[in-house]
Amino acid sequence: MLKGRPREFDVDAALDKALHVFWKHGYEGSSLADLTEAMGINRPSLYAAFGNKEELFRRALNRYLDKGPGAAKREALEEPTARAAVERLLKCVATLLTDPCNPRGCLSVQGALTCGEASESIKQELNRRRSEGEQALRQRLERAKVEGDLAPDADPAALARFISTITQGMSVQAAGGASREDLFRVADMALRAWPG
Amino acid sequence: MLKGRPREFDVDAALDKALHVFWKHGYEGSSLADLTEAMGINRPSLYAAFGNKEELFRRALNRYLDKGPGAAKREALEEPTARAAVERLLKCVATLLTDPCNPRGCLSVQGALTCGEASESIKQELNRRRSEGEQALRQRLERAKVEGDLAPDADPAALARFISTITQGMSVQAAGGASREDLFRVADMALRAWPG
DNA sequence: CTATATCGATACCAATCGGTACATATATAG
DNA sequence: CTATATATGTACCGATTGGTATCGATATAG
Repeated sequence: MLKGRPREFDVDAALDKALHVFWKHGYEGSSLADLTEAMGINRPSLYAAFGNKEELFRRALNRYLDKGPGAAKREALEEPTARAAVERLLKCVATLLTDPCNPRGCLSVQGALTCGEASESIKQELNRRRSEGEQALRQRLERAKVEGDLAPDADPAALARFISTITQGMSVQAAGGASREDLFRVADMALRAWPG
Repeated sequence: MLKGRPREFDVDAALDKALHVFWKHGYEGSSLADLTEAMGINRPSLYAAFGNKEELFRRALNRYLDKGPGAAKREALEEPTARAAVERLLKCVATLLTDPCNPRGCLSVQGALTCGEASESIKQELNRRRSEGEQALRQRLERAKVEGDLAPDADPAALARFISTITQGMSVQAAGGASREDLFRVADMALRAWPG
């Protein structure tokens, strides 16, 4: 057993609360006052448990990617064919982006698309994470090419970039108020561009 | 002639400087210190000429939409056919988003996708402006349907939303470092979804 | 000339920003 | 019990935020 006074709040629950704040208002748009209020803890507890605002954001982002929308997107890629994987990915993203339980849009897109100089490293981390998602999709498409369920003349990198562009655009659309049905139609139109 | 001491700076030139700052760092990410330094004027002059930060942003946004990228996008829609208009629009956007003279990305997408409560009205204004752009495209497609150069079973609203989603996704891609050629390939793939 | 009106520079405002010092409370280890 | 270690709450820090009061300088109107 650990020594000292035990903390009185649940770290993961508090992290989920922080995630929702960052998700809705972005990194710079979320103040320490907003965060501590939503998390139900006071400032020194936050700093003791999470280090600082930047580390808190990174931990919230990891949670978002590991157990939240990120996990659902990875699962989509496990469909047996590339076409099915992409279709499920697009439908999945459309659904997640318009989940009434969550803020509209995607944290890794809206978290810090622009920011002041002080938050540049957060912006770059989000760029990196989005790029990683795109590369995972590219690899799935390359595998599909080897397995023969993607046309031999298809360009996995270009296709992955195209699909990523769609999902990122959907995030902007969702933030602007687009409905789930709107985004489903966008997904359908995107699939018409499928090679072969 | 006007009474009083004449101002020593050019309003439009200062507005362009402010536009670049907002374009690069977004509304909240741009501080008054950043703005006055870039504009080469001091704070009271800025307030005398533009009112406050919010009005300055709106004027910069108007300039962006009237005489900057917004104008180029409107021109694209004047092509004789819907297909040509959309093709030119996508190429135009890809070019604008990666113009080495300008910040990467689109002001109306990146200006305030997320923000604190204080900037909510700016966020809503940007949502409205993006929606206006989408409606202009929809109307162009409806006209095309009447003129017979768009398939009768095509859905102008859905198509306009799809194209807007692409251009907004491109903005995110550009902010993440995508090259002009990358975005051209995205435009090409999007056009494969063209109806008919 | 004087009167008026606006500009620009300094210096300042209250509020908020992210982050902490410190004292107190509460647990375990011995 | 005492000693130790950690958590919590208050109250605070310097820096920065958007926004102004004030004053001297510079123009036109008469």
